[in-house]
Amino acid sequence: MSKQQTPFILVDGSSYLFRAYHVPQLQRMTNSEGMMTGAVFGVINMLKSLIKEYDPSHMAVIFDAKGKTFRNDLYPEYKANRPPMPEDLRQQIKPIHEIVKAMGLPLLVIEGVEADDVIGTLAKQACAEGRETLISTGDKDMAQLVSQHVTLINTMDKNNPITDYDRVIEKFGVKPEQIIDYLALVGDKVDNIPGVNKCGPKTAVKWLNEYGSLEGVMENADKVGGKIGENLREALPQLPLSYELATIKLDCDLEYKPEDLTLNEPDLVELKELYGEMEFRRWLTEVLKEGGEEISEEEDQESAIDRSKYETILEQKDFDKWMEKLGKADLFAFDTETTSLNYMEAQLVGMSFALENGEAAYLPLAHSYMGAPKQLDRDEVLKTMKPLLESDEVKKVGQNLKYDMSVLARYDIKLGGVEYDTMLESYCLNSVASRHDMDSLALKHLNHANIKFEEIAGKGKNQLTFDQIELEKAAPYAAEDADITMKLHQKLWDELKKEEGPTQVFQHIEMPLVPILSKVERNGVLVDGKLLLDKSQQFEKRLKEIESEAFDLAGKEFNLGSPKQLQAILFEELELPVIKKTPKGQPSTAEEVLQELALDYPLPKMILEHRSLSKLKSTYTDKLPQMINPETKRVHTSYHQAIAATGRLSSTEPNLQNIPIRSAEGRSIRTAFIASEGCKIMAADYSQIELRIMAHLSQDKGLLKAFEEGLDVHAATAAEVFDVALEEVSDNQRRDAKAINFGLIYGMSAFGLAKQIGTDRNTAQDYINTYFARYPGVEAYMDNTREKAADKGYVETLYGRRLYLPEIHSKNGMRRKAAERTAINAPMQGSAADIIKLAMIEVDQWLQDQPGIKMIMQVHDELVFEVEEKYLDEAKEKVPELMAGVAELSVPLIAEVGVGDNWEEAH
DNA sequence: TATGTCACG
DNA sequence: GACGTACGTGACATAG
Repeated sequence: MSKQQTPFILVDGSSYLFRAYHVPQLQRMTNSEGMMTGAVFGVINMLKSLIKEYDPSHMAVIFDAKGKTFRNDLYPEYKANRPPMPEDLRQQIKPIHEIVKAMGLPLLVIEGVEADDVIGTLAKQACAEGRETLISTGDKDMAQLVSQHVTLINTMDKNNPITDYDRVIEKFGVKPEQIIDYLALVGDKVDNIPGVNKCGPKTAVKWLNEYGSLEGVMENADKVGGKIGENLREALPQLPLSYELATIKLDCDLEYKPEDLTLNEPDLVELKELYGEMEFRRWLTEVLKEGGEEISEEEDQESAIDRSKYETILEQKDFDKWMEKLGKADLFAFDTETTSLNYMEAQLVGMSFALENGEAAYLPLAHSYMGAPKQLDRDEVLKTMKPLLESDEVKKVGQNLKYDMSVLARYDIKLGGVEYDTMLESYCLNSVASRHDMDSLALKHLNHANIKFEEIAGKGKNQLTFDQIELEKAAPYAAEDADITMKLHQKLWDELKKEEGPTQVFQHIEMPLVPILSKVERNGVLVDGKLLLDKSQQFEKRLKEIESEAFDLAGKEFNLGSPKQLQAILFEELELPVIKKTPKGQPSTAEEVLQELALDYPLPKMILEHRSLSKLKSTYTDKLPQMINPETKRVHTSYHQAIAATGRLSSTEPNLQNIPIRSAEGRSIRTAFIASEGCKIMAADYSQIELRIMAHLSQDKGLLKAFEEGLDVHAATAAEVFDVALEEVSDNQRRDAKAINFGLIYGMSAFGLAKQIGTDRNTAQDYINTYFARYPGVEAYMDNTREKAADKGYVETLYGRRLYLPEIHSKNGMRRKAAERTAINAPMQGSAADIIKLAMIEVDQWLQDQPGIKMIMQVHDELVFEVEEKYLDEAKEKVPELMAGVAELSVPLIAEVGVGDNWEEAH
């Protein structure tokens, strides 16, 4: 007997297919082969949530079949206006069907009728058996099926998902029994069902309420006056056809009865395959977890991760054996386990190794939970391993080896032979793929869900540190990490070495940079915490003053830091004009808006000052002092090498790449970045590096000449665009020309330029036109770049770093335009990133013999050093020389250097 | 966790 | 004709 408490669910798959296809967020979903997967995701996601909510015993998922239906025989024009199904939607149908089947759900695709008819028939049968039926659909025509026992649910309608009998009346104004009459009168443009001309929902409801049914309306047609009455009378002959077309068939000849439509056990192996193809990572993980054993039996033996082979090294003889193996290996995978993700605090707990033949082992050194087995002595082990770990001959591969290098450095081991890093292999292959962490890579490339740290350590504030984790759990986790790293490397390197440019970038830029970044991070920056905290107090005082003034103006107290409350005050209470809206449609309170309002009203100006001060306080003067390492008294950032799509570094905890400089108040924060006793801060930055790269890439004669002659390039641009002599360029003209130059680097639009320089877009367009007329080489270069991007699907930097542009062929004009701007920007921003990375490598080489000079920061086009005073002269000469010498461009590459007691002075 | 805002190159 | 638009990041506060 069937369970009566759960409803019989009929899912209108075709309706969801189209709706999911048109959801903007799903439209950007593709797998790495470029196949669109958004509709698959949308439909399956809907099914999953439906099952989760109702836990049905009986259910079916129904799709339209290909080909004509009986309605086409009734009326050849039926659905004749429908454009053919887009190819990228058609492709997604088969995977959906397969996933539905693999999920164990009955799938019905019946030829000659539509999905609606199958649903109607099954609903009627179920009804007759007294079953509660739930039809999941986004199609309003289904309202005709609603009764006391049949309800509609539209999971994509967040506000009103359920349509029951009363809701039909509320929504349509007529009863479910009248829906067909209603549809016949209104007609349907999309399905090409004729109705009464000019009769919309309002009129149809009015007539049906007056005359009860279509029949009633037709009988009383001559009573309806006006043009609409004429239309009705004109439509009379065809209304019965419309009625028939709009009627969902309730007597299809089906093989199945409702009670046959039971759910089967999901086929996890099949689901794994399908989710893998679609690259639905979360669901793939779920499936792998659910069916671990079942699936691993099916796994291809070669690529399978076999945890049973892992060894745990507790005895000296095992250690000796592994030392021999590692010493003989050309390459081994290596990973450290520690007590913290923070490289300055981490204590070494163990190490794991893996060989190319698949052998892997965990060497625990400092597990200290109750009952932990005796482990080899950490110091002894490190002493023995030091030559091996430092050897350049024995190559290592790791995942984010910078971290392991930093940890080992604190045990006086300088990891050598750092040859491959899987994170960077993945990044060089495709920097656009959002994540390069091991979990994602293992899933993507090995189809393997590795043991997650949270699974063995727990999460939240009770999370264990690695030394507290039992060896039984820690060893497979750790050994697996090394094993996976090796297998990932084998796969990724195989792919990477096929591509010359990315391989060059990997070998000559990214890998050599790893030890340097580790060193720069560990060097750290000396920060005067007291100076910052004093500033915090000054800021606090001023903030209080501003607040009380603002409360007076607003007439009440409110939180100046809350955009939402501010919105209410400005645009509701004070009724200031709304200038711009946020993406969600709220009136924006962004800086540019307040700037404009500040011209006419006092409050916005105060808000602006408040915002900028509280930003400075919370982000910099309050937080930076807390980031000072108590041991070194310095701030140690983390540079991330595999985040920015263009090849730049990024910096976190704290971000040292966005320390204020543009405003005087903000800039003063840099005075807290100081040098230790007897040292100075030296900052060296590339002058106009991106514009110089543009000159080089475009080979534009005018631009090359301007740089060749050492002109002020913004002034030179102004002279050309505004047609004045170089000496006559005004400050304003130079400022606008500078905006134009930046705009070029960003893939400028007239709109963007106009906004930037505060003019209208026609004027901005004139400037752009003039610029391109004066610098035709630049325009040609921009066009070429766009073309090349469209042709190859990627753009590249001077050194062969690639940036893929999956949206360059997007049918959505805005996305495509955005991809084109990225295409313009990426070669310049990315080449500049390559150049400064090369410079770091050169400078570091020189610094090997210069213990008095330390590299302490990188800020995209600037390198910062802490230099003992006696080496200052040497550093001032050599560093800019090395920086300028890394690239041979068609224009001079220039690095400028400044020195001071703090970072502010050094500029 | 998402959103809005703002700090930098 | 309307739409919505400069490129790349990270951190913070607020609010759900």
